[in-house]
Amino acid sequence: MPPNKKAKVRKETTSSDDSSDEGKASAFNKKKKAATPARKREKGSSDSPTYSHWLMKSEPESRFQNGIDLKFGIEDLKAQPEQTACWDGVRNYQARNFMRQMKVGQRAFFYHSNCKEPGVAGLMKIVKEAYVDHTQFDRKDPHYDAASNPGSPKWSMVDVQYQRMTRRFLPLSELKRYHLQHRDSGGPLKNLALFTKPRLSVQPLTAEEFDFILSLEDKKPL
DNA sequence: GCCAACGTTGGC
DNA sequence: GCCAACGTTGGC
Repeated sequence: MPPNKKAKVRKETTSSDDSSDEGKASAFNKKKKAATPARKREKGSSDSPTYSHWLMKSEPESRFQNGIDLKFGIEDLKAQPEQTACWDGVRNYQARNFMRQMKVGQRAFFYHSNCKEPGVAGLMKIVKEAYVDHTQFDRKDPHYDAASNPGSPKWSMVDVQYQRMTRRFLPLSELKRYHLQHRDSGGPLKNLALFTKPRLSVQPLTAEEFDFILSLEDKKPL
C-alpha cells in the first residue's frame, strides 16, 4: 500500500449523513432538528461513542461500472503486496466518518456483500489511519467525484491489512437468525448495524458484538 | 427548510 | 431481476 501500489477496493457507497466536515445535511440532524439545539453535545459522554471494532463491506464477485470491475473480495486483499490495500471509494458521509475514527491496530471484519453468499469472510487490521482518497479526483475512476476539489477533499480512506480468514464463513443468514433471536431474548446482536443500518458500508461494532460474532467460527452453524 | 421525486443499495 | 428501504437532490 503506501510504498507499493494501492489495491483497489471498491467500497460500497451508500449515502449520507455527515456531521464532520462540511456541513452537509445529515439526515440525522434533519430528523431531530427542531427539538433541542443544545442536545448535540451535552451529556458530555454519550455523544459519539468511541468504537474500536469495525465491519467493512466489499463485493467479491465481478460487477462492472464504467467498464471497471469493482470486484474485491478477501482473496484479493490477501493477494496484495503486504496483503495491504487502501479502502478507497467510500462515498457516504457516515461511512467516511467512521473510517476517520479508525485507529491503527484495530480489527475489522471483511464482509462479502452483493454476492451469492453474503457474510463475514475474515479479519483485517487497520494499518494506516484516514487520509485523502485519491480516487475522488480521478475522472476514470468509478468513484470519481466532480464536486470534490483538491483544496478540500471530501473523501477519505484507510489502509487495511489482511489478518486471517475466519475458521468458517459466517453467513449473513446465520447472523440474522441470531439477530432476530437476540432481539426477542436480549443478546449481543440485538442492535447489530448490519441489520439496523443495512446500507452502511463501514460499520462500527461494540466489543461484545465483535466477540460474539467471532465466537461463532468455532460453533456449529445455527 | 420542506418534501416529493429520484437513485442506490443489497438481500432475496 | 425485483423491490423495499433509505439517502440525496432540487424546486418551491
